[in-house]
Amino acid sequence: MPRRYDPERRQRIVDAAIRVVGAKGIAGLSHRSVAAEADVPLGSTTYHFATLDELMVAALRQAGEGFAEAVASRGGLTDPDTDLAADLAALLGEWLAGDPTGVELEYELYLAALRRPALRPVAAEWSRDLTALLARRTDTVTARALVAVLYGMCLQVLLTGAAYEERYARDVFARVLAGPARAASRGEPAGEA
Amino acid sequence: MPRRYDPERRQRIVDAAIRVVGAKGIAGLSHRSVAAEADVPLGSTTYHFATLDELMVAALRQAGEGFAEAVASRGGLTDPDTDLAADLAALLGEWLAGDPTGVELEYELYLAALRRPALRPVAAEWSRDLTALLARRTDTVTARALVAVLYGMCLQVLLTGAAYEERYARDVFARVLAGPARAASRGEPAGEA
Amino acid sequence: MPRRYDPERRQRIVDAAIRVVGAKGIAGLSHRSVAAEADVPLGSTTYHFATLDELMVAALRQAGEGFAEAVASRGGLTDPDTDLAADLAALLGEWLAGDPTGVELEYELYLAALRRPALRPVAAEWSRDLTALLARRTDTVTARALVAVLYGMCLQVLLTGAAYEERYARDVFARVLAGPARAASRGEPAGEA
Amino acid sequence: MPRRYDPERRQRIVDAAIRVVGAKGIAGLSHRSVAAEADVPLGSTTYHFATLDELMVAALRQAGEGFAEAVASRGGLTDPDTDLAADLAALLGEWLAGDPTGVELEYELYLAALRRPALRPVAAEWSRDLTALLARRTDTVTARALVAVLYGMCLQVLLTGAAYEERYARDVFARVLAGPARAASRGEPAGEA
DNA sequence: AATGAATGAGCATTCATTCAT
DNA sequence: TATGAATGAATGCTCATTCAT
Repeated sequence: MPRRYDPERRQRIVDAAIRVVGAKGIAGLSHRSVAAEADVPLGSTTYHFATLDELMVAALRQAGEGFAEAVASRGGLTDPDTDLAADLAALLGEWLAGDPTGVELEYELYLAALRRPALRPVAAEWSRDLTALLARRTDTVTARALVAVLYGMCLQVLLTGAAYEERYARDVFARVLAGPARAASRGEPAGEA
Repeated sequence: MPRRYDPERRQRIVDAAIRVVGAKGIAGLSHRSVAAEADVPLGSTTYHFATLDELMVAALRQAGEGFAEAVASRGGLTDPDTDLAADLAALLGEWLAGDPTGVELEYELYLAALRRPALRPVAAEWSRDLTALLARRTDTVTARALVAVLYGMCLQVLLTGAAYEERYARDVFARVLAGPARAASRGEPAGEA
Repeated sequence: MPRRYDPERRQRIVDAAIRVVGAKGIAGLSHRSVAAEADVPLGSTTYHFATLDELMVAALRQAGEGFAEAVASRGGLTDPDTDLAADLAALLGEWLAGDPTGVELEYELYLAALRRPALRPVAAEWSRDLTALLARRTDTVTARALVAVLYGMCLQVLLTGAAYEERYARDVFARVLAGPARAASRGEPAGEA
Repeated sequence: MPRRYDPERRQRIVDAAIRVVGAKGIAGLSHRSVAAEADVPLGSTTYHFATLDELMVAALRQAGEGFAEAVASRGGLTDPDTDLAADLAALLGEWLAGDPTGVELEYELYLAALRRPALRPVAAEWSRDLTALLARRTDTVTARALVAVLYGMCLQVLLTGAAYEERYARDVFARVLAGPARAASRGEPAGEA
């Protein structure tokens, strides 16, 4: 077996890892499965990423950059003259409508941080960046709330299999953006469904 | 080795499974680890739960019942004269302040449904029950939004390690309950946290 | 591949482990090498001995029993009317003259206890038993010294490759048995070589 | 990565190897572990020591020199007017009282020669030098016996965890130095320790 | 001369599952 | 009905060694 000169190998391993998580979930991520997917020898994966944690961190970081680009490319999020609630709802819709394995993949990697300390900093950074971006259109507290809503609705769609309704999402984002109602927190129904 | 008469064995296996997930995460759940934790023979776990999926369904169901009880025991949620936003914020605070492995455990089991079809019905049911409960105080759409916010904020706390701020949470719940502002969705800051 | 019913399997694995250590040294002992030598599936070795330490303890214990039998079968050691020094020298000579891999094997297992805590109790017991046996012919202190000399001379032969000289060994044992010379510890040569 | 000019590198690698053996045992010695401990590139260790055997020989030689110095620095061993038995007992006591990992390390390296032919000449030389030194105070046979006793008692202490008793050791050395008792080899107890 | 990259072999261990009892 | 024994597959990881630079 010839020793291949392959300067991109590290990157290709990360790409393969992401494809593996997309196809089989994090539980299916192993040095072996990645090596097979990337068509490199097993030893090559352990050489570039001594532990699976290292590989997962690289994969999560890369997946995060993908999402960040999607967000950045929606000019509306930073343009003060657009409807932020609508923009967020559209963004989420686009993301959820995209390659479903891609969505599950990124979300699964993100959620994996819950029990894998090595991933926490990357996941936290991801959340922080998005919050900071939204904070340019509103205040920090509201931005944080918007992110929470975004994640929560995403979870609902992915877990219950319910269809994503953009109008509903826009409405919820708008409520959060509207700020606290002065006298309406006793639970009265609050508008159109 | 005497055959033990142990009518509670099935239940004890489920309890052990929950402890194992709490201690080592779902990735650490195996017939063996559960058998050791429950102090029953290995064969006993495979006898009562032929596959790990079956065992995880039982564990998730049981964990969900625990949460449902916590919810139900907060009378406020169904009493039309209380401040629902405050009640929800308090509930979340109480849950997050409890045994941290318990919280992570339940959330991890819940999120596992993302990639394990067998768990989806249980997780969906969990979400549906909570929504239905809240719908008794507001409309269905708002209830669903409240649940999304609840999950999203929970995620933020667990993943970023940020401290839970009950006042902030109550404010966000209140905004969602208040309904859409007539003219405020252009992103203007919306008040204190 | 038929599941074999093999009630002696555990014993055969230990036997194989001893042969492996004899042939390749402790460094060559692995679940795999033992499984191959014993002609059992790999999983069978890990089933009966969950860790290599467990297997090594069993092997050391068995090797020790072999040596103990050799010692016990030399009636002279317990018969008060024989020449103990000569008996010990003969025993050592016999042992060293035997299957050389057997000698190295037992010694190597014994010495492995130096760095493997799990083996220490077994090795200590081995030494204690031999000391106790010899103490029946002399006092405890002398018995302990005899054992030290035995081990030390054994080491010399094995490590330097020097031939074993029974006469020399008997002489040294005799000196230890003779007890402290009243005035002879200034280093004067002490008799025939 | 700059090519470092590091004329002491070879020496530093040997030092690191000794530290590794001290910390993790011979089983933990690898090109990688040594490279990490010495803070040099992996390739550097294989460059200076093509095989692990070469590295172990260098380490054993160096460890032996350390012991030889300790011996030489005890003037008493060569001064014909001192109590040789007491000197040996004190030397052994000092050595055993020193850094325990150092003692285990040197002994482990020494014993490794049992199964590694490459180490045998170095170990044999070590033993020969000590014997030659002691032979200046007594005859060759007695010197060899003293060395055997020294090694044997050392082994007893290290393996059984028994405390070292200098008085006992001195007594045994004295017996060996005293030479064969004329009529005392029938096993009668031979005095207090 | 020196070294980063690479790789195939091997390791201890854990595992879900099967099957004879 | 339970369960101890058994087993083949897989895992993360370490390694000595080689080789292109």
